Formats: sequence, structure tokens, C-alpha cells
Amino acid sequence: MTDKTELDAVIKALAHPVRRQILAWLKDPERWFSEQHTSLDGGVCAGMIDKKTGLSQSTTSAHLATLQRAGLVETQKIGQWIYYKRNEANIRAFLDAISTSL
Amino acid sequence: MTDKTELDAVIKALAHPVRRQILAWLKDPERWFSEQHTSLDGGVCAGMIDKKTGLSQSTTSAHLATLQRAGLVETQKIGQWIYYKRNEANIRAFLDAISTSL
DNA sequence: AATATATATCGGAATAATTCGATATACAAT
DNA sequence: ATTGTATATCGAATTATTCCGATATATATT
Repeated sequence: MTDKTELDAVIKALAHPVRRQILAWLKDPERWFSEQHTSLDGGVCAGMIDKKTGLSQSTTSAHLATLQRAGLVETQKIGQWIYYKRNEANIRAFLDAISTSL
Repeated sequence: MTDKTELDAVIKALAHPVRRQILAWLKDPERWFSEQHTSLDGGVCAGMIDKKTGLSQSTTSAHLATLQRAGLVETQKIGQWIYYKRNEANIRAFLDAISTSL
């Protein structure tokens, strides 16, 4: 997050309510994604997030890709599923960066 | 900043490099706007900011308006000049809000 | 091999943000 | 009153973002 373009990507990623909402859901997966049968420690699978956003599968996928490019989430692919979880280190790094730069 | 729409406006306002740059300049007016003859305590007048952005007067004015609507800067009008300065309380409130919500 | 499922990517339409020059408004000075 | 200066606002062009349905890719199952 020392780089300026990185910070730009992160702020732009956060500048959409749906993407912030997704990050908020991922903060407490047990609460919001209890239907998922596999362990939530590995992340929440994309389809569960689709269902919650109310947007189309492709749109939600694009939002997730934006979050990932910004480093705000990390993914793990298992079989045909892709599990998303917050990248807490990068989120903290962003908060530090914005706190000192702003 | 307790309101959700407020936070949205602030993040959107920050999601543009020029607006962040303006906020950064306003952090140290003595350094960046030493040419201004009136006291910098009252803020930096809009025209000086125009000159620095490299954008047109109207565009810079729009950016300043966005920052103001978001509450990130406050203004003081003296004669035909409008002086801009950071609203430190609101900036801090934003940092608190994003730190806890993110 | 064929079918089904999960997710990503593509192409395009709709909307929003950025930018500019031109004009309007407000104030100051002659 | 006129002229000049500072800033805001308008209208329009450009660019970026969001969104969708359709298709592609990868994996799993039969």
C-alpha cells in the first residue's frame, strides 16, 4: 500500500456500496452465509454472494474481481468453487495508509 | 458520519486523485500556497488551487464543490474570494467511520 | 463422451463522472 | 455606470463504470 496507484485502486474499489456491502458480509460469514455447508474458514463461495447482492451473477463476479484486484479479498479455488475471504492484512494496510495520507 | 449516505459521498469524493491531491496540498498550505498574500489560516483561495491542478477553472471548481458537499473542506467567502480549508473534524470522523465499518 | 454446475469473460446498453469552454453571478474599483 | 476579477454554473462531449444476458472455461458426475 506504499504505492500510490495501489491506494487509488483500493479507494475506487471501496467507492461502490455493493462492494463495501460484500466486505461487510465477509466480516461475519457465520451470520450471513450459514447456508454454506463447507467450512467458512476457507471463505465464502461466490455463488452465495451472488444470491445476496440481488445483482446478476456476472455483475457480482465483476465486483468480486474488482475487490480482488484491489487486494481487499483473497480467493481459494476448490473444485469448481471459488471461495472469497477478506484479506485482513491488506485492509489494515489500507486503513493505515489512508489514515496517514489523508 | 454515522449516516450511510454520508460515508458514501465521502468515499466517492476521495475516489479521485485530484481531489485527494487538493486535500494533501491543504494539509500544508505554507508549503504549497506561499504565493498567497492573505493569511493561510483562513484557507487557500480557489484560484490558487486552480493553478496547481492543471485543470480548467470550471473543472477545479467542480472538484472543490464535491469536496465541500462531502464535508471534507469548509469555505469562507471574503469579498470576491472563496477560501478553502480542510475540515479536520469531518476528516477525522470519516477515518473513524471507515476504520470501524471496514 | 455427455450433461450439469460454478464462475469468469465478452459485447453492448445504460448510467455516471470528468472535462472543457462559455456564460452567469457577485463583488471591487475606476 | 462601466470595467475587471473571482468563482460558480450550464451545456455538451468524452470517458469510465455499472449492469445484463449470453457465452466460454473449468470441474464434476453420470
